[in-house]
Amino acid sequence: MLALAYNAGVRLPSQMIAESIGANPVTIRRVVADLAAAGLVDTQPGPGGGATLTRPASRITVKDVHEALGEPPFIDGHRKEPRAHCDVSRCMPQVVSRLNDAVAKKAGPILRATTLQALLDEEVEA
Amino acid sequence: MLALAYNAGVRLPSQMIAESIGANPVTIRRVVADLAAAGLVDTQPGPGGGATLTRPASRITVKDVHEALGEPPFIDGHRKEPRAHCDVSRCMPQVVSRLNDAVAKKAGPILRATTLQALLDEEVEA
DNA sequence: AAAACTGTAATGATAAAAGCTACAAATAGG
DNA sequence: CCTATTTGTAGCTTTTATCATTACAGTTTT
Repeated sequence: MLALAYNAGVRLPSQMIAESIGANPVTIRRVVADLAAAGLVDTQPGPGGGATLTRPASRITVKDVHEALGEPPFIDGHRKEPRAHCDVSRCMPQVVSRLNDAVAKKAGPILRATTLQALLDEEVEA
Repeated sequence: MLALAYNAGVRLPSQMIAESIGANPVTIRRVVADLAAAGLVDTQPGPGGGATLTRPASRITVKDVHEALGEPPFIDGHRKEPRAHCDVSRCMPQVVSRLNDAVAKKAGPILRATTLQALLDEEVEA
């Protein structure tokens, strides 16, 4: 997203993004597809095609991106199934979930207040 | 830690913790060793040995545990080395680090206000 | 002295993430 | 209309991180 913000107005093909960040074009397309489904980017096939932001970087927040990617947790436990016979183990998913919700609630305003443009201005080129 | 809090006053061997949560005793010992190094638990070898909290669960916070485990990040980027020739890619570690710091700053008070005892009371047995 | 622990190292297994190959569908431009 | 470019997606392989396993020296209790 910062790459797209940096190159506002230009359609970037997955190939170009992939090269500049050292990833695979398919991986890029997979992520971009999620972002497009959330309405943050617009993609177009064919020559001169690629991805571009649907609105200015000053009106896209990190929260928008976080949501578009399915809100991955800030805190997570181990993946194993809890053991039903253990009172503590059995409740761990709820404990972790509650903690994550609490953190997410506090993090939300920060992520919502941070725009891609702000990140570009503060961190890139500076 | 919740298992130890639940069994306050009793020394739990790694074998017992491992069985009840479906993990390996060695994995438990590794984590417990970190917690012991941070002064949160006390371990003892030999028969009747094991781990126990060094102070009441009401005076151990989730923040204590988070710190003991090396403050794993709330937000992290991909592991690849940034590409030096790309302005955006090059700055990604800083961008991610800043975001994480901001979230950590807001999450800190919550984690500090949440004691193991509170988690036991609210989530376990309820 | 024997048994029950911890701590830690070395190695093996497993699962999640990312990469790779391939191809149908869309689009632009000659 | 034909070719080249690009997305979207499926299927498979490779890589990487995590956890499990085995092994053993050191400590403590009985």
